Amino acid sequence: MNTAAAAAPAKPSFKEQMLQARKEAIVQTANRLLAEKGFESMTVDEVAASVGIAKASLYKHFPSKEDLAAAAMVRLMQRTQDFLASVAADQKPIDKLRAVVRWAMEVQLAGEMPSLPHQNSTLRAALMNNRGYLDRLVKISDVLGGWIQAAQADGTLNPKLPAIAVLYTLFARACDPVLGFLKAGGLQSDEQIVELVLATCFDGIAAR
Amino acid sequence: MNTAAAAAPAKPSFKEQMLQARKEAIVQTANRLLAEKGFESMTVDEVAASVGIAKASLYKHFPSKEDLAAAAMVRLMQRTQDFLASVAADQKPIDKLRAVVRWAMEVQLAGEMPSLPHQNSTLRAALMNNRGYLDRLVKISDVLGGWIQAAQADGTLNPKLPAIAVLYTLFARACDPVLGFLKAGGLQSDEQIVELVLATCFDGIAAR
DNA sequence: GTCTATACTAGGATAGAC
DNA sequence: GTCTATCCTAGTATAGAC
Repeated sequence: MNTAAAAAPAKPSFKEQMLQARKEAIVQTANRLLAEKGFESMTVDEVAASVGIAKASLYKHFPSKEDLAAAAMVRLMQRTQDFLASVAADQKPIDKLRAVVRWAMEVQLAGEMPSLPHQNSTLRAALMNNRGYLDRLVKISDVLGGWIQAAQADGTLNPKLPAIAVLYTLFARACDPVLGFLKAGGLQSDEQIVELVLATCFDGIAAR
Repeated sequence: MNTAAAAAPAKPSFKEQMLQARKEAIVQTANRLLAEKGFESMTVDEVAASVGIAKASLYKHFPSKEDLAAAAMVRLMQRTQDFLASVAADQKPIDKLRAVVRWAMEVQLAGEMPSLPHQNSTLRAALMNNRGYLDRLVKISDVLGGWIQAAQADGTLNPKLPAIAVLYTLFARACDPVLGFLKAGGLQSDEQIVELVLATCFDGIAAR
């Protein structure tokens, strides 16, 4: 039989905490650079320099550039799950969906939303083999799918649309280039941009 | 005074026609690969091989990879202008807008829509210095802007939305990842996908 | 203007000392 | 686990013959 120490998660030593903190700093930096320039244009040198460590040190934490980027994507999925869990349960389903989309757009405007890997990217292959990523993505989709169906059932969301199409449409707001275009225009505040795109997403651009 | 031959566009010789045809084939191939994998992942070797010429020959036509990609983007702008000119003038403004978005999505589903260059991409810098690209982009924006204002004036398009936001929203449909997601799902035909996304764009996902 | 062959460099990854 | 120094492939671009 195992000892209690083996069964319970061991209290992380100071050294281990430092290690984890560094790792988190690396992933966070990679995440920012992924958002800024995409996977192909981001260089490992750049990530290492931005964190303030040598490239070889970074490779002690992550075996490849793909793994590093995948870790950033997993972190994003985790943040998303955390946000989903924090959404007030007493809201109408459609308002939960609005809250999620609003949050995702805020993340993008903050420069923390990695753009989707291209179809052919080596990153996509890595992600499709990453259990931690896929599991989280499925769970997120399940939660959102439930809200979508509930919103269609209560008549606030168009019931004629396939739920999967709605799900993809919501996901797509996270990397909507319109946000960046409007921000570059400089005519609206970040908050106004978010509300504008949120409105076009849910209500469309045609008059009501 | 100039001779008539100098003033009028010279009749292209057979050789020149062949040259232009080859150049067009190169640009077309580049366009397809840009759509498929993006600027960074596309290699000049690949373009040359796909056209069936040596890389050095390609560099006789285009001084750099950026110039090649820019030529593909100019070609896309030209195709867009040609389509705009072909839109029936007797339609309601909002239907003209629908027609353009529908066309752009069809181009994307056909694998002929290059994805937007990333903020930091060397391609973006090249495009911002490319008069042929910028001029066409401005003219396209002017035409669409006119239709948008007309549609807002006749009450079919939401007049509360800034015209520029509507313009960007329409542009964004050309590279909407939802099309690819739905196509990968395989549940709808290309035509159904187009009509679905078109509906969510104009009417939103909320019930009406 | 097309080819073959090659120069040059950026960038991913590793060796080996501490 | 961190560093410096290095390897090595991939990929842009060019030289030079025809």
